[in-house]
Amino acid sequence: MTIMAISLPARGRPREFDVDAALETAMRVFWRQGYEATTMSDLVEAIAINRASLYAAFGNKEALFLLVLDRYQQAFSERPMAALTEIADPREAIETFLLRTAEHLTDERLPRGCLFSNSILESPSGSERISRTVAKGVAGLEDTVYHVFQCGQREGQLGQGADCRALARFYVGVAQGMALIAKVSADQSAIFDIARTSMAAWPSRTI
Amino acid sequence: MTIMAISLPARGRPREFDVDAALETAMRVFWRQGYEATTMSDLVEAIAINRASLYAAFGNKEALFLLVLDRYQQAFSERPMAALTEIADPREAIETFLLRTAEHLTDERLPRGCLFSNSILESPSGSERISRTVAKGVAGLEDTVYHVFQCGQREGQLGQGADCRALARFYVGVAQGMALIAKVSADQSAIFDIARTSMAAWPSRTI
DNA sequence: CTATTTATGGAACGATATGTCAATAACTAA
DNA sequence: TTAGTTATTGACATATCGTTCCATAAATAG
Repeated sequence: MTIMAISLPARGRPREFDVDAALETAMRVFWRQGYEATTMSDLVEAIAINRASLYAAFGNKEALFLLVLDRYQQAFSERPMAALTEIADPREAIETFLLRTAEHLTDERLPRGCLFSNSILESPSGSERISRTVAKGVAGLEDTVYHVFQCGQREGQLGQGADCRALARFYVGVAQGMALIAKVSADQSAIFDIARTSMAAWPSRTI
Repeated sequence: MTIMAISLPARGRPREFDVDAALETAMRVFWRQGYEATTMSDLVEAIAINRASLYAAFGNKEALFLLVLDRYQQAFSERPMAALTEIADPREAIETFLLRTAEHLTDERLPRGCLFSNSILESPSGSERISRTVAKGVAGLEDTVYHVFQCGQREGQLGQGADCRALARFYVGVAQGMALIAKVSADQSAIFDIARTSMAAWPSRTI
């Protein structure tokens, strides 16, 4: 679909709205209100297009949300995740990941919280595909974090006694906790406090 | 209301269902499905009473949910919170709080996650009163945890350099992260891993 | 030009949501 | 018994949900 967007066949009547801008708008509405609480009427109004045009362009609500999840992941989760894959030192990798996550969560230009974390709690009531996509995102994050610890341990930056799985679960849990607090509290310093304080749990190299 | 429940005026036709049992059932349904996703028809079916009886007994959906929140707080948040107020040693208090929270979150007899944490993410779409009640619950928890650190610092179990506010925010964030992970993952050991690992962030007494 | 294809606009669909009504039943007080 | 009060019952009102239909508009292909 993204590949097709480059070519311009332009057969039939051309669209009068920008699909990319519409997706961006839809993402913000879903992000702020949640999947269930967002109605197609909300989206129609926010994007300022006709109802049928929205369906013609994106299929239905579920398909649109899956596109939005994909867009969110590409636009916002890439930068924090890059810290985990590109920074060699594990401690610096995790710390940078947490700080970038905190920056994202406290960005006042964006809706509160993390779209994926927000979606976790309404998973059972939403569609099965959405549940799986969200769960896969969280599981993927844990795997990436685990990999950081495992590599660090293999290369000697972490002690052999360190529990890589527990550490990965912990830092993913911290990130989720930050996302939840960001949703309930407007205080930016609270999010950074959590990120910074969690680094004190870094395992010593005594073992 | 709870006081009135003891007296038995019994004027007019007596109720044919147990109000307390109905509230318990409603709590479980809300807990499992969330506020928005739970319909009054779901509750009517689960409690097995007539629709109008439900409205006559509890008012409307919002009022019922507020009662459910109150019930949840009394029934489940008391035990973890008691660790914070009753255990003198701050480290043992926090650790016990986290472990009791982990036990609660992984209790297979109960719905997944924490009702309050679950409600945080759908707050904006729910009623204003529900949002305030949930936010007040989280803020109250942070205050209680903060008090533990402040007392510990005053009495010398914590160094003067410890940032009590940041520590309180961190451990509340950890608890919220645990609640979110408990919702997405069925693995009980993940929750306890987070609780245990977070205790490694306990401040040293060097300062 | 005509035929074809795609987008738009507005109305409408069926399903389901919360909340209510009027009739009836079951109790107490006098 | 009679009056007053409250609970139950099933149907119903009203609104809104996601989704679709159809006539029309605007483009290309031949």
